[in-house]
Amino acid sequence: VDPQVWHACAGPAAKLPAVRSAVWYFPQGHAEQASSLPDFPAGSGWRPPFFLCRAAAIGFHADPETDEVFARILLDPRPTPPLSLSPEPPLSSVEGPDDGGAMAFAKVLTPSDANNGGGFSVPRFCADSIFPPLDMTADPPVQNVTIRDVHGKVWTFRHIYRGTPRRHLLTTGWSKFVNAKKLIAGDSVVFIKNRHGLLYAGIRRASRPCAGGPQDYFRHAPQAAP
Amino acid sequence: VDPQVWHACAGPAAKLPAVRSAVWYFPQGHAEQASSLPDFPAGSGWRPPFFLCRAAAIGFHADPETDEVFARILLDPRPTPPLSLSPEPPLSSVEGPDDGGAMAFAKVLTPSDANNGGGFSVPRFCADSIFPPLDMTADPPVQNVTIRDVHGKVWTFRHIYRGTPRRHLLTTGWSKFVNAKKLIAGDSVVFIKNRHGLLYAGIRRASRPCAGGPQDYFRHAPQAAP
DNA sequence: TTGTCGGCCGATCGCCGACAA
DNA sequence: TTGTCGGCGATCGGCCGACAA
Repeated sequence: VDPQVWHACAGPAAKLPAVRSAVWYFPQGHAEQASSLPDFPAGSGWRPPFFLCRAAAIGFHADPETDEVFARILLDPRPTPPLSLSPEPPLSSVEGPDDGGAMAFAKVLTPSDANNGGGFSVPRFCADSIFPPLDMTADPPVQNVTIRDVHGKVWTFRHIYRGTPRRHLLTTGWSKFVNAKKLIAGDSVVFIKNRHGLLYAGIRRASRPCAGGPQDYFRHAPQAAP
Repeated sequence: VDPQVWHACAGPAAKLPAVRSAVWYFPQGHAEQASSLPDFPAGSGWRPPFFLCRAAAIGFHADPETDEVFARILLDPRPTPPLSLSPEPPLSSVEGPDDGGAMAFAKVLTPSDANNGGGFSVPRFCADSIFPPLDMTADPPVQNVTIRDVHGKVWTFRHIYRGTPRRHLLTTGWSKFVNAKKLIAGDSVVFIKNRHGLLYAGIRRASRPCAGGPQDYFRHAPQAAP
């Protein structure tokens, strides 16, 4: 997956270590989230709860089923220095030095976007800054836009500017996309225009509450009045 | 899976050894068809190309995805006797000693059964000998029949006797069954009434030609004139 | 007896402007 | 600016008898 598209899908909260930077690896934390763990050489009984490593390489991937993006970080163990309490150097996040006119826009799907009538309300800023411009002399202004998902699969949508008052909509093609990606209200769609003007669409699933997770403790707690 | 239902689905060509009978096991033949092989104890280099075994137990199964039936035979190795050229004793096939009024009927799906309008033409013999009798005084005679698949899941079909000339049809419920089982023209459906009068439906997939299989050698061979 | 066809009716899909937040 | 609603036209699924193999 193209790193620029990957970052747009993952969102601004997802920070990755720079390649060749130093990171701490906590096997316990890894085990709590992952289903598989690397093989540790057997033998010595006690192992320290964390290792100093170097991020040797980062791979950008997307689940072929759900389109969810994830990164695979190859770790290179380093000798652990004597422990000091000095603060860790901050991890610099990877940012492309030059966007070259690339743009991304994310929208949380409303019930109308996800369920009803098969249409998608395009926020004006998204239509203006990402989609190709419409011929506003036509009535109504309409075009087909060609968008790739993270796997490179091409989807085409009918983009129309209509209604009173006027608004941008995606109509034909949208419901097929929603069904294929199993999107529901609350999920997000990310539209990306890369530096060559190519359009991409990524998705960001709403965090489905997970039974037993910490949020369960607060589900029934009183809320502050608005 | 009930052995009687299993045999009706597998068809008369599928013969199984009787439990506790002697069988020859050919690992090479097994390897050519199966993706996994039993673990042989490592060590000795040469092994004979076949073993004498005893069929210790037979399990009747059905693929939860495709409904295709298969048998799992537990083999018990026996000491191989000195090879003689006397013919093997014929393997007796397992047949229930008493059908107790059980019946089975298989039909190859026509294009109309599989594709069009969601209906299934029930051959008269099948309707007469397997389905519950219709009230022929009604106009048209109609009933709902309740049928289980090999996993025990219940399906209901509308069974009607109508048209000119009159014929038996399954209408409502049939297309859902076709879609769920991914049936296409050429596949077979087996209707089974067991000794208690319960109805079952099994499926037998048409043999899809398999690339590289022996039939490829004959695909383009000249055919005899009819 | 039963496979296929065209007709037809009802359900659903999906595009639309109206309207209000 | 944009979320939701009801209307409505097109499409599709599916039940039907006619007819022929």
